[in-house]
Amino acid sequence: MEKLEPMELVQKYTQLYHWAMDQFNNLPPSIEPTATGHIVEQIEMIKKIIADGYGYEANGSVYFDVVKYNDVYSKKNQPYGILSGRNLEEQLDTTRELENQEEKKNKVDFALWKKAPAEHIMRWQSPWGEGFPGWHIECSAMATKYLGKQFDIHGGGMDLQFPHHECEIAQSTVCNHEVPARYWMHNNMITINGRKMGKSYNNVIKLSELFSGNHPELTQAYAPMTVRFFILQSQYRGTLDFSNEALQAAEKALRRLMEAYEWLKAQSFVGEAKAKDEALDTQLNTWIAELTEFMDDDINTAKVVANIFEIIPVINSLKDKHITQDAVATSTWNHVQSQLVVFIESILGLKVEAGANLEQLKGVVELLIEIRKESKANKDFATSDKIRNQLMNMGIQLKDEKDGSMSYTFS
RNA sequence: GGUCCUGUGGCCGAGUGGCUAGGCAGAGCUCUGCAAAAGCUCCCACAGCGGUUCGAAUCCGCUCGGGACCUCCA
Repeated sequence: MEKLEPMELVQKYTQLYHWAMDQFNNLPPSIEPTATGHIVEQIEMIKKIIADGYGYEANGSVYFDVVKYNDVYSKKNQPYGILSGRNLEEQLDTTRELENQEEKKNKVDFALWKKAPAEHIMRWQSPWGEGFPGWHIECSAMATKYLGKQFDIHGGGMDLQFPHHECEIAQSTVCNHEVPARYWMHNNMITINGRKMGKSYNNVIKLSELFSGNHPELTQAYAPMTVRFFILQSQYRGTLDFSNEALQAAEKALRRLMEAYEWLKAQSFVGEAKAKDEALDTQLNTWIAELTEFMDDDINTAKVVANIFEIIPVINSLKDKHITQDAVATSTWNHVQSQLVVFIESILGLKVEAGANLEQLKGVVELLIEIRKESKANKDFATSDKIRNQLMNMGIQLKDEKDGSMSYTFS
């Protein structure tokens, strides 16, 4: 382990986490409470649980009486294990032997407060002596303080469903007399080439390695937005498999999406034109309306992305003049434009990746484009091809547009 | 060992009883000095074996893969 003070360690990984979230264009939360900052609230909660008869002290530690809770709350249709579909009778037989079990009334009971052994660094005073909180009570205490006795959505990884979230439900229900969360959103795990990420498989990839491409499993670097888009292409409750092939596919798809989107966003549609192609007009409105439906369907971002890809060929057809603007009503174009801004930027959280020294680089590319135009005008294709091919090798792709202009993309 | 989840075309990934998901790759065409990009078209899959049903990727059973969890990491 690293030789750092405990809170120094916390600081270090908190900063790393903030960096990663920022890379992914995640909005920062309005509050990020810490367990160590809420010892008092946790102790108060434990006191209430004891007072209500669901907690008991044993040798300086406090445990939650799961069997009693299950007996009482099963009658209210809220048995212990309701989230993960487990029943307590099976648990009682299969739980493996662990140390200090003899302090508990039942093996399934979990700790609310633990007596600190002499060597334990983190320790606080409590009515039960020096110790530290059990591992589930912090979430219940902080959620109650900042979100109230009952709140709408509780998130977390699938791996936390049992026992962590089950214990939270039990504690909070006893303490607050209300079920804490109305909805639970458990996101599933990510696998690498079909295998879970784990030290034993030697396939752990850090985000910094993913973004730099500096890892044996990776054939190239992947931009944060590529990874974000890749994740959005699946529904969050399913497992997601990382592979170079899959990430490269996502990278290309995202580029196509963002190019069409950026073009559309820059257009201004005016006039009172009625749709010449009513079928297309209706279809566009349907696709846009469905975006909201799909988000309402348990955040089905995969379907949202699929619908956006239905719209992209229409945008590109307008761009390349395969269709004319009056094929669709002006109001529809404006609706598509404004809704895509909302869904792509605000809801999916996608943004154009900005490179360093972009302005200078753009200037250079503009200059080369000018030279290339001149050489093309002189039928000097050797020079024009040289410019295009050399730029391509550097990852800058030139495209001849229909109207004679040239555009470019960085990859 | 137990509980739960899962197995979709070359790759990723939606979809829970009948209707084209979508992306990437691949093939053809259009456009184009060439190329790329873009547009159009094609590629009709649901682990295997039984069963239910007029009809199943979707429901049930079994088999074989993959995964998560099984109380003091949170």
